[in-house]
Amino acid sequence: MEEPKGLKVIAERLNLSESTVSRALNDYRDISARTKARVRDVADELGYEPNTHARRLASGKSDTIGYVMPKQDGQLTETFLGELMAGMAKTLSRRGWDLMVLAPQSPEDEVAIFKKIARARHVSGLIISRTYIDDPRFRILQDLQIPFVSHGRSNESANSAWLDVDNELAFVEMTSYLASLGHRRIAHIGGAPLYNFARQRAEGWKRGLKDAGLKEMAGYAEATELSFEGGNAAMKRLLALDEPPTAVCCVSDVVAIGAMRAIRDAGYLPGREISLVGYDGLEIGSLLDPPLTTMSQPLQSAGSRLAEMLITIVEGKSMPADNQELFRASLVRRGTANPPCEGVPEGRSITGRQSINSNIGGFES
Amino acid sequence: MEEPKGLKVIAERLNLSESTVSRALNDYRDISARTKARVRDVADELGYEPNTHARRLASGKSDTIGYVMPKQDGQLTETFLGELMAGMAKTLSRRGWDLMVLAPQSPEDEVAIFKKIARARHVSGLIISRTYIDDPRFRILQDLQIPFVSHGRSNESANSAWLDVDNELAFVEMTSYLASLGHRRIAHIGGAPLYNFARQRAEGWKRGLKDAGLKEMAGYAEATELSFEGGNAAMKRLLALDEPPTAVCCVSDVVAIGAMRAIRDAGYLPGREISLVGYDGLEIGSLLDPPLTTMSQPLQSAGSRLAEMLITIVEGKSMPADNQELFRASLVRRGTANPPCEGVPEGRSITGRQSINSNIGGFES
DNA sequence: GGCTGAACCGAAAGCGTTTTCGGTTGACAC
DNA sequence: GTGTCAACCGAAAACGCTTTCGGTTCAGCC
Repeated sequence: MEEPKGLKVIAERLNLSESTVSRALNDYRDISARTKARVRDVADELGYEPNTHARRLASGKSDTIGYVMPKQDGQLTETFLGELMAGMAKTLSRRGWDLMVLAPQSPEDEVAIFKKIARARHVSGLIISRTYIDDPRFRILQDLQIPFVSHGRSNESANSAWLDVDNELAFVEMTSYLASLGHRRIAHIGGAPLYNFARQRAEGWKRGLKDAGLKEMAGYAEATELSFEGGNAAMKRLLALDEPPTAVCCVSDVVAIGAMRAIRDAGYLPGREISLVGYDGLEIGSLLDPPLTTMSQPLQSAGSRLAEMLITIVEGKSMPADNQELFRASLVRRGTANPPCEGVPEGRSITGRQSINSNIGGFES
Repeated sequence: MEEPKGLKVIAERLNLSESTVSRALNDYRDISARTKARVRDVADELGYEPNTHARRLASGKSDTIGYVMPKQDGQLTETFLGELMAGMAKTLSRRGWDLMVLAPQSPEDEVAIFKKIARARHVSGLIISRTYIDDPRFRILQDLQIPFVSHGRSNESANSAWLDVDNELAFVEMTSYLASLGHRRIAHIGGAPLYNFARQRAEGWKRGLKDAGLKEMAGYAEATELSFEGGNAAMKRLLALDEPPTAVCCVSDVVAIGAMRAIRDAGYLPGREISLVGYDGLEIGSLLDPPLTTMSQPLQSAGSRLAEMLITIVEGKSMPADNQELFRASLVRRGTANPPCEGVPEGRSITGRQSINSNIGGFES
């Protein structure tokens, strides 16, 4: 069954030249409609599929874009990846493009990969994520002339293409929402200011306070690492203040979950004595007790849009700077944000009370 | 700066032929060591990188494998993907191979993708996951002569390559562990028997019971969908039995978390009146209260190994049937599995008692 | 001095497309 | 009848590499 494939067979079958067949299949307009139809029929019948490599070599296009995976921080942010990549892959394949995954081991490795791509050109564009405030990758990619879109902005992204969530707005809304519930002492547990999104979210919180006519109280701006322990520790510090907050805006769901624990351990109930709101919209948040109120961002559509933007740029149909889009996060009301209750804690009087819910733990924490 | 790249320049520079340069770079043995060194020097100096498409066209190899994403069930099982794919991408790139992501929209779409690959051959092997007990993809891929490795076994996988976790053993261990803690009434919340892993886990549980000299009590074998609600509902049914279990083996962490909720809602504390163990080793489980005891499986190394297996198969260095590996899951002791307490619930007498921890919920559940 | 065989290297034929550049028709107008 | 212009299609040159097949050289040997 070694059936020779290729344009040749179908050309011979129709007494046409290979070039005509090729142009017919690619819908050139100097081929008559009748010929096109005949060609297509035979092609279908034979189950013809063009050789990708030959096509790409001849055309000089690769029809492939790469997604640079964020360095594994050992976080569970990977929830992210599945949806995002599915979004990309779907819209890409709809246009006959391929998605390639790049998993650099280190920043140096990442640059090496970029350089290789710049020369081999087997990938015609990149999508990067997890952007820093000062992110060297932007300049590197521009210097190497590799088309790219970033998922997230940066100080360096003024002239490049990006898609981001309006982090600041999200946190303005989050803060306003808490204020509208009656909270007046609203704190923030943020992330390392290295990340651009962390800065944006912190600024959103500040603006939200201002909009609500509230002032930022001393010690209310926490910054911590994006982990359960980080949120836990930060919340402990907040609880130890003379005037602890009655509501907290958390930079991520994971941090919020850590904070919930600290609240519990201090003898309060999240959403009762102290409200809090997370960010990310993780499914898991809804399984908590009480379920975590959060802001969720669209991921599938973001992936899809990122892919679309990159394609138009690669094809030269638009300039990078014309592809800058801000998505909007939306509030998911669940159980941890409520009006402040009467017995608002004042100072540290109650701290340390034993929580009924604490881990009865047999083995480890 | 339109520097013409390619073998040609470096050949001219050395007064060699292109073919010699090519063979030198590819380490053919009919090229003298001295020539090879000279060629490599110039190549480095020029920053030469071979054109991927030309190479692949000429050699007939694609050096690319595809990972077929599981259909999005809207679950948070995506935690999976990030690590698994990172593992694959890393070992692949170490060998100069590429990883392509395929995201079929439907089973039909999946088959269409397979067929296209079979003809275009731009992907020389596939990794599939989420295998069913009777999974048609095995036969289809074999018929199409596409090399592949499955992450998970199936009834059809006897002659194909796979890598799986020993689900049965994991559940034997899980059950034995609970028995060793003193539990005698151990139930199982399983998944739809459509999935191969669900069946294996259920059988592991049964074998574990037998090993411990325990019998399977009526109504103790629950099957449900792999979701929070599924686990919740199943646990409710178990609690409504005349003799509810004192311990439960759950098919997944998500299901276990749902079950925890049901336990709480019934007025008990997970890990006290009723122990339970999940499966997957999700990070998030450690953030719960109490933290979820679970079985975790290695993912990065699985991805890496899957890639290695597929490469040897594609290169014809080994037969599919010789590539079958069983990984082992390991118990992660956290807080939800403890010896049965004295006040073991008997019957439904206490059901419905209001939990102190229940959602104080303002808005939605 | 001729023969043998390594050891090296070059010429050239692909690999399966795309794409440019002409060339051949036939219709239509002048 | 000549010229013009579309409308179609074929020839052939890329694209940049791999790989087969010889061909040359030179040491070593009889």
